[in-house]
Amino acid sequence: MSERPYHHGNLRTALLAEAERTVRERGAQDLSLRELARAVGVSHGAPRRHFPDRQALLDALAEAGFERLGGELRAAADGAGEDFQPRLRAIAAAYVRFATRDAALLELMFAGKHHEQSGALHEAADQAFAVMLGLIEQGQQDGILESGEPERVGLVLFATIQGIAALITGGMVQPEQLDELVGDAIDRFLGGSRAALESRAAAAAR
Amino acid sequence: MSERPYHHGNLRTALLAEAERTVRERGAQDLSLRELARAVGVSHGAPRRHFPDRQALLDALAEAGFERLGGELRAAADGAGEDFQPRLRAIAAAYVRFATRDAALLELMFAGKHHEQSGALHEAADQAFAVMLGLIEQGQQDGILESGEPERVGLVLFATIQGIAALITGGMVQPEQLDELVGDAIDRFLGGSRAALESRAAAAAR
DNA sequence: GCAACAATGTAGACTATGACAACAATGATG
DNA sequence: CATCATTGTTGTCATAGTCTACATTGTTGC
Repeated sequence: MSERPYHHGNLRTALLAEAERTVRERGAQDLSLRELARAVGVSHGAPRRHFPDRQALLDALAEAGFERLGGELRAAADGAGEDFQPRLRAIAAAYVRFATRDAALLELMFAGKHHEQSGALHEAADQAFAVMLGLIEQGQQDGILESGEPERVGLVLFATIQGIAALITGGMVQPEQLDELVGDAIDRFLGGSRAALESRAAAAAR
Repeated sequence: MSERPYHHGNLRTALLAEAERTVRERGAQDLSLRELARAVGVSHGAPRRHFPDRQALLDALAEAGFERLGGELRAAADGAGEDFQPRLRAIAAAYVRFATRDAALLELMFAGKHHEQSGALHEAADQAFAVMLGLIEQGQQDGILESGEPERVGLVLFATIQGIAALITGGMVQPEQLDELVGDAIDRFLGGSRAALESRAAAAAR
């Protein structure tokens, strides 16, 4: 009967894995500590040793989510060569892919940043966004994006990507339109930058 | 002691009002039917007569939210004169204002569209978005936006606005940056449209 | 080795919630 | 005014989160 020893061995990891599964399939609201414990085969009080309360588990989930997101964004960037535009499109696609596949998790990640940062969570989030910021800086150095604080320039782009993901998970757009929409958004973003650059150049030449 | 008669009179309305308050202050997760009943002064079973289950209450809240959102968008549009750009900026500002003031409610409204539409909910949502679509059509007639299905042209704009709201409610941007960010986004949107129009015009002249 | 201690898991209790059913009071209708 | 539908009330049940007391196992210093 493959009796489990008294100590599970890596309960924390097992709980997080099972929790992530549940969140993906049924949302964060349906996540029950007791059900989780049953699924992993421990008593209902065991999770408490690793997560003081339900919120602590959710925070840990969010942190793991940021780490995974950061990894996927980095992988997308690395796999797209050196040029700015392909990198931009690859990263945007990777973000939207994550956001649509793990919509509930992303929601959790955003919600977690709302109340106090647990430090580690904030750290993980920054790591993930560092990829975006690096991309913006490259665009500026290449002269494709106007200069200024990368945060400010990048925020609009990020907001757009995030908004597209929200439209999909909200059911207002069919997933088939995803690529087209992201493409449109990026073209428009670059077009807007080009317009900004040209008007700036025109002013300088005057 | 101002004894309430056996029948409340307008329990449904009272419950919705109190629920909206709670959602705004503490989020939808903290919304408890029993607590709601206590706050309104009825027994814990009473709400069931008006909302079969918790989700039904949430759906009704979402529907009311769409109606209010639609009203605020229309009011913003009407108060901004006839020209396209001021109307665009006014509507965007109104949307972001709603989205930040009632973040939890908006989340509910989006989540509700995920599972089956309750008909009335869908109706209310369409009414709200009709304002956006009308705006896009005006922009196209004025030659400021490229032609095409209003939905497709407007979606990127809507996604951006929605994304900015998400950044704010997610705590990744300070509320003070809101106006600046929305302004940036609109300038960029219009710039992108101008670029699209010009390249189209150039192609036509060739 | 082993005794003390920390870490981890178990079992039971308590309170709150959502959902349901049986019953009571009121309002509407013929 | 008798009947029926509407709307509230009360009690019950299963489940959840949290807390406390206790049991088992791992670790560490002697």
